[in-house]
Amino acid sequence: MPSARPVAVEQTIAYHLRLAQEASFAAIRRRFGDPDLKPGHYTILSIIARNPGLTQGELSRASARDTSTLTSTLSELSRKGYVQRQRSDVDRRSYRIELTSAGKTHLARLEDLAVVHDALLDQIVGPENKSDLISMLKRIQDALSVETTLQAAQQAAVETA
Amino acid sequence: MPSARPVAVEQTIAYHLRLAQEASFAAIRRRFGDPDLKPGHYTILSIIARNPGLTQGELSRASARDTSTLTSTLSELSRKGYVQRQRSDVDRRSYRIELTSAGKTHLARLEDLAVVHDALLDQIVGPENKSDLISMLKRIQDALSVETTLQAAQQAAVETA
DNA sequence: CATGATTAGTTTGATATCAAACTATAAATT
DNA sequence: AATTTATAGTTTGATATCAAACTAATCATG
Repeated sequence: MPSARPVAVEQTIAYHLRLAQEASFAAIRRRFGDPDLKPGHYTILSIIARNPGLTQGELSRASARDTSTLTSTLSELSRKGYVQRQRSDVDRRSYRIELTSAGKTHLARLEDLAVVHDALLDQIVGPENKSDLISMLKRIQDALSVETTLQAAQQAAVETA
Repeated sequence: MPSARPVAVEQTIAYHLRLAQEASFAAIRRRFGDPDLKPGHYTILSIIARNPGLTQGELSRASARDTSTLTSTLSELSRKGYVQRQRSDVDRRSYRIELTSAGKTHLARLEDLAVVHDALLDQIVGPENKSDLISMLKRIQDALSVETTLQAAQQAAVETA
């Protein structure tokens, strides 16, 4: 099998992806400062704002966060009065999630900070490179998620053999 | 202050950076499979292999992992016989860390798997794009770490005022 | 040399995350 | 209609990580 000589980790995409992401995340955490202003909440609140009434499963897929993570996060946001969850009439296992007006105000605060961070990243990378970068990052996501699907199918085939 | 209208999260570098990194990490975890084969150990063991006798502080900086994280990780690796730590003669607060021969064997197993993952990422991104991508990721790291340094300096200035 | 400041690594506590197992509900099958 | 299978969200437990506080050792200063 692969006896190719590994390149130094510093020459791999995986390593730099990790470091860049951690740097970005650390920077946004610093910028958000206040413990009530959580970066993780920004993505979630912003997705809810643009898709009022979505279910937790839909939110899970859109935010790439597991439903088990969202349970506690949404409980917290609900407790703080930023979101409300109502059982769906169509499917009594589901919630329909909406932002409250306090939630909209809170999101606006997060947005003010996120905009600065996003603009900084855009500037660092250069406007002429941004869409190339995003396109490569998307390719990584898409290809690795296809890989997941193929592996699951192979696993299922093995288990029925 | 910034009242610019925020773009959707799906159009930001930060979001895609997170998703791509999480996809890469999930893929490598799946590929490593065995609980003894931890992706995090690969980076650490590989840095030690190439820098025998380095200190934990040097390892912390090279791997971008906090020393508090390394304490438990190195204890585990030491318990398994993969590394050994010896107090430095030069500075009795420091360890000099080396791979054992069992550690080298273990690293070789990790390398076999990492090589496949790295090759897959290279292929997904395309050989013609790899160095551009790494260069952009490095730019993000460097710029955000300068930002940290500047913020710390400003904070120190504020505190002495 | 004594004292205060800094540093290497450790301990402790908090946080966010996911997988597995679970309960209630819905869909598919018999 | 009854039974089996699948699914939405929840609970539980494990994991990796960092920041703050800490101890012992080292460095800088007077």
